Amino acid sequence: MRDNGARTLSGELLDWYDHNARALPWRVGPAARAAGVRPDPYAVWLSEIMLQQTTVVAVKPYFEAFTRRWPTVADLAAAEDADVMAAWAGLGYYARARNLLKCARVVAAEHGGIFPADHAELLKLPGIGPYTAAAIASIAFDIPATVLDGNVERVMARLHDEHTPLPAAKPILMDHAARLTPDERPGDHAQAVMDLGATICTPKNPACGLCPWRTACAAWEAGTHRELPKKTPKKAKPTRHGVAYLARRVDGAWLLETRPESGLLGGMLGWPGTEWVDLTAPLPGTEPPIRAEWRTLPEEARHTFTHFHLRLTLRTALLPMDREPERGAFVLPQDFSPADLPTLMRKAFDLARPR
DNA sequence: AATTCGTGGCG
DNA sequence: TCGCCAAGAAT
Repeated sequence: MRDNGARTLSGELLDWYDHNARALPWRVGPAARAAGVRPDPYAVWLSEIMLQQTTVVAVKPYFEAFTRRWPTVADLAAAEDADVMAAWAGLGYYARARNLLKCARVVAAEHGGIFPADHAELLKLPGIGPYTAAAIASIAFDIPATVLDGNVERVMARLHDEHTPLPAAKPILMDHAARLTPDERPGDHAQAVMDLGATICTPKNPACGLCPWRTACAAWEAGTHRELPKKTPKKAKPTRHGVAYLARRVDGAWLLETRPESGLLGGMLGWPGTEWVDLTAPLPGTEPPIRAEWRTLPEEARHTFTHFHLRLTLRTALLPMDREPERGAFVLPQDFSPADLPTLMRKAFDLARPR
């Protein structure tokens, strides 16, 4: 059970949130929520998926575009796969988009288009893990559930001066966070802890002077807040290389292919090319996707993914009309927007397109 | 349990 | 230039 100290802490945080909540497009602020306005579970779900490992600034335009184009989960469930992947292009972690569509179709087909107001049921849905299930349950339905994201981990590590490095510390931090979760206003509480982490208890230069939990903060007392949370060191990123083929037909059509559903950039549009292998290995010898006079660009496309750097050699060709590709398909100019490409492929396009 | 999955901004 | 970081999930 929760003790009086915990209730006081949550109460002080909610008081702070009432005056300092960030205004976000998907959020029902504390005043409106108190007046009885309920969040749209679809908006909460969509925003939470987009916000996974992604900044608020990056998400905003995508959230606006998705909700304008697909106002309800039923609309999204009825969308074409390629349209959703293209709309997600640039946001990264493309498995989220594939699972987003799967989830929308499960909700539409098996739940009557209504998100289940149940933590365990939410957890069964594609793309919804422990954090997102708790976030939807609390924020959309005011079910007491504990969110543990990067913000909450940092806040809890400092509040309790926890020096166990992440990710090993997660169960400990979850325990601390759960003890603070109130029965009243659990949705506002969840958003309040995350706002506190995002605006006050920041990774660098935390604004402790403005923190409603300063007097309770063990790391502040110990002077260790700047070095928390501890993290286990990460591995260095290796560099890989490969070749991509950018073919333009005389009518302006580009030769593109949809990448396999699984793996890096899965389900996204891209330029045909080789595998990407470690820089210490020779360039793989994949046949070009179509017979042509290929020339190699002087500049390679460089891009960094989560766990490796990539140097992509670009080869271009101009093709006549009557030649069939062995891989991919031609996309006519009126059907092609570089904004539909993941960032690496868009970089390659920017280097290879005619000037 | 450890890896695999993007991207852009910032110091 | 480079590592860190952002409302994690799936395998």
